[in-house]
Amino acid sequence: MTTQFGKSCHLHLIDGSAFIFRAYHALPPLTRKSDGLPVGAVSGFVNMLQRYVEGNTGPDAATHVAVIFDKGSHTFRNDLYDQYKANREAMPEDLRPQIPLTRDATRAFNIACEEIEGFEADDIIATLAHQARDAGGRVTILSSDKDLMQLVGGGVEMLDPMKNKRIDTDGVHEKFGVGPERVVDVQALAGDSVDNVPGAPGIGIKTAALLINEYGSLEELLDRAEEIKQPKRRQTLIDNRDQIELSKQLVQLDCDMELPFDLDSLEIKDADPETLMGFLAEMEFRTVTKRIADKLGIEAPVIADVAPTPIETSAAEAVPFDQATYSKVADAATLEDWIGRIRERGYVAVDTETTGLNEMTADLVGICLCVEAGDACYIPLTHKASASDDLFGSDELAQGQMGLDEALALLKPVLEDPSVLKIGQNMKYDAKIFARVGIDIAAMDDTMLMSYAMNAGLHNHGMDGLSERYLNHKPIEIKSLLGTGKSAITFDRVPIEDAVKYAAEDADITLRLWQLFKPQLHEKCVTTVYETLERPLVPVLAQMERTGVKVDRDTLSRMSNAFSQKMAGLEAELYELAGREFNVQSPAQVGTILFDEMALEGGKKTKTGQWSTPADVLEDLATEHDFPARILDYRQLAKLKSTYTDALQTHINVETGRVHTSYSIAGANTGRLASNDPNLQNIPVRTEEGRRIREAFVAEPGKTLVSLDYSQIELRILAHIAGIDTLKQAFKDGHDIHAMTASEMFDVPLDEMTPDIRRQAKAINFGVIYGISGFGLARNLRIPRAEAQGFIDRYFERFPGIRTYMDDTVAFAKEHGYVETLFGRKINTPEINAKGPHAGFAKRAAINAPIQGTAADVIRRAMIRMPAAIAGQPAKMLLQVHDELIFEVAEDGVDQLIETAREVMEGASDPAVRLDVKLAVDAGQGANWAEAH
DNA sequence: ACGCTCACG
DNA sequence: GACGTACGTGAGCGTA
Repeated sequence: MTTQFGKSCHLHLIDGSAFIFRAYHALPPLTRKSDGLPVGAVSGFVNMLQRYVEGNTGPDAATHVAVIFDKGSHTFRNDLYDQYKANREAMPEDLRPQIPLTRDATRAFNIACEEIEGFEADDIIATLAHQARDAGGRVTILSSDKDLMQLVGGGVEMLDPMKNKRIDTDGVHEKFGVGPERVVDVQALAGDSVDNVPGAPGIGIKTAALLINEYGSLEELLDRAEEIKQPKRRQTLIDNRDQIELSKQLVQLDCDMELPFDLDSLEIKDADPETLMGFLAEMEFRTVTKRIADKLGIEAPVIADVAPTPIETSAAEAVPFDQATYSKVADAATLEDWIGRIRERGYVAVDTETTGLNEMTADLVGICLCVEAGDACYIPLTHKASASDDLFGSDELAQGQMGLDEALALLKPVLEDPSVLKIGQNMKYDAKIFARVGIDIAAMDDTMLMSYAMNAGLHNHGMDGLSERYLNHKPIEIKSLLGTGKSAITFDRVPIEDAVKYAAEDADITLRLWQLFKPQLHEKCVTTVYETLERPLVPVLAQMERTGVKVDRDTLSRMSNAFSQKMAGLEAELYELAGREFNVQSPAQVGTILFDEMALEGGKKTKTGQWSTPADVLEDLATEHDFPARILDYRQLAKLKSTYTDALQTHINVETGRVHTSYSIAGANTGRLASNDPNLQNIPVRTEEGRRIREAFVAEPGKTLVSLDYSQIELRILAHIAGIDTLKQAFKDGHDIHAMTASEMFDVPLDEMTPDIRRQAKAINFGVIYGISGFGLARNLRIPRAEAQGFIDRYFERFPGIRTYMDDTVAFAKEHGYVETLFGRKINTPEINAKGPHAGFAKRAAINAPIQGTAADVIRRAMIRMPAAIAGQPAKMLLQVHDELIFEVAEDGVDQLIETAREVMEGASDPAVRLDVKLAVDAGQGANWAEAH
């Protein structure tokens, strides 16, 4: 039941951003006890809302209310003037994750919460104020922002909530020296250094008001500027007319927005106590929860009092490692006791022990838990009886273990409870193992990913290394339990007593690393990266990997046979050409034949003193001789057969009939994923023969493979970061970017472009991304080095922004020791100040990392959003190949999937980063990957 | 275990 | 002035 907004109604419009910043600065940096999430501003915000709700009584009480927020940083004003708000300082790192929580808080209070992409909160406020005023109602804007003063009058007032001071028409006069209707004129002249509105140089509010009052309006003033007596002031207004008019456009609020809601929907509603309490409890606000509960006359929910996360780095080291303190859990009562302690604490480090490294085939052997440094246990579950009296190993279970099902049934509720944080090292592995026994881990932190967010480029992020580096403790080596090579045993054959020490230690180390890393995330300003680009990817990848992709064994098998035959023929031919038999696959032997026996020119040796025979050298020789040409043919076939048609077959899972790769999240320093076991990111495509291997990657009957890939994403990002207008425009117009580059560089009109000139420009475009050098380009294009250098010089001349980008990036790296992506991912560059040949590598890597890394961030964001976006559609995301996502879709769902996935991918940078260049996504489909790509 | 070569973006 | 160079990966093979 809603009343029509009208005469007797009173609308309150709350400036949400102002509330947030006030709350942020007014409160100390509180963190949520259980996991260290910064919540100080949320707490202040909640208090302000509560005080507002409590105070909204009496004759001035609102009947309708909304909290209005800014959304995104790019608005129509940036399109008018790209420097608008350019001086704004970046949002503090610990405030960023709190922004969405303030929306949640508003909704929890059952107060309307509005934001619209591309507009500032002020525009929404302006539009609503006008609508309410026109409907005959009364409006109070709760804000002290002077930009909103233009709205005052005709029943619209402002209220500064801190000073509790009302601002009416007189108040505006006091501030601006003119009435509300002329405020924008004054602002247009005076400008605003905070928002970077230029205004007229040398004119402030006082002078502006004087002029406006004299001439009546800004337009009148500008038209009659010649009449101004003071010569300097006159000249300023004449010279800066455009800038002043632009300024007016910038400060003028949009009162005429199309809103997707109406005034009636803002009517005040009581909060739903359960929702509100739920939110407050989730935030772990004890005091305010109790206060509001008392007010509502209800019982306050119990908030588990978990121990605060130790902040002192010494805490992790204070307790010495002692394997004797680890205990074995072998009965339900003891396990229940542990679970009680976990619930009490609110977090637990978890590690699984299994029979292997492949999560799809390895079986769960035991689970370890740790709640406090030095306090860890191991729950053996499926250890086999001692192998010592049975040469082949017994299949009987060892004594002294509780039942697998019983243990899992007890653990499942706490592992799936989102209010209990599960801490792991490489949680994707454990999550997949648990998923296979029906447990869906909820709420987790990952020490490997924390290290990656902070230390990419400095070192690897494996547990043993992290332990030695940060805890000064060398863990028990798994080798000492399992042995190596052929005689290695699986973990289920390890005696339980030994397993307890090893396994519990892993959980202990993980917990201590977490205690150390958690507060460091904020100190190193990578909380947002960890929270938005690392952690949420874990469940997404786990699902993709478990789904796998169907690979047709017969297709591969047939190809293998065909390759074998061709190779046999080539082998005979090669023996003939060489005059003797030799190992065709040995570069050393091939080198001897080419450069010693055949005495060809151009051979180089590797650092180990062997002849070097890479493809490009052989290609040069192949123009004159058959032997190197046949070697190249042979090598291509051998590669395809051994790495692809043969090896892929061994990766087909017997249960699923599919291939399940595993993605390393923390492998590549730039933020890219890496695929392994098997690597599905390097399936051939560049040659026709290799491309056919993709025919073996198929959709299930009735389904279709769909591939969507970003078009030229790295060049688009380069154009944005380096601010290259010509490139930006070319992308906007949908031009062939390499042809355009060629045209610019070589002064060839586009309609006279030859493939060869375009090819050269393409090589230069890519070279730029890699940190171009004359040498590298010369080798790639096989042209003299001087000529290559000439191209590069020319390129920099035509696109000077790129030179600046490269120089600035290297300078930044030298100063800070890292470079950054647009999303704040930091890539450390410890070698950047090194002397000698290392320096060149480090420089080029530093130039490349922000570009490659930003592209990696973009597709990560798309992948993280994808499951929710395609929920309900008959589609599954299967693979990622750096700029490409592959889906398996029911045939009648293909069009919808493409539409949805494209939207997610093209909008992946929003709203965190507004790219000057739109992202474009190409789509393909087919029964197999060759057709879909 | 390491180097060489080559598959991908 | 010389030196050594495109960026980021993973895997299979030969050689030690």
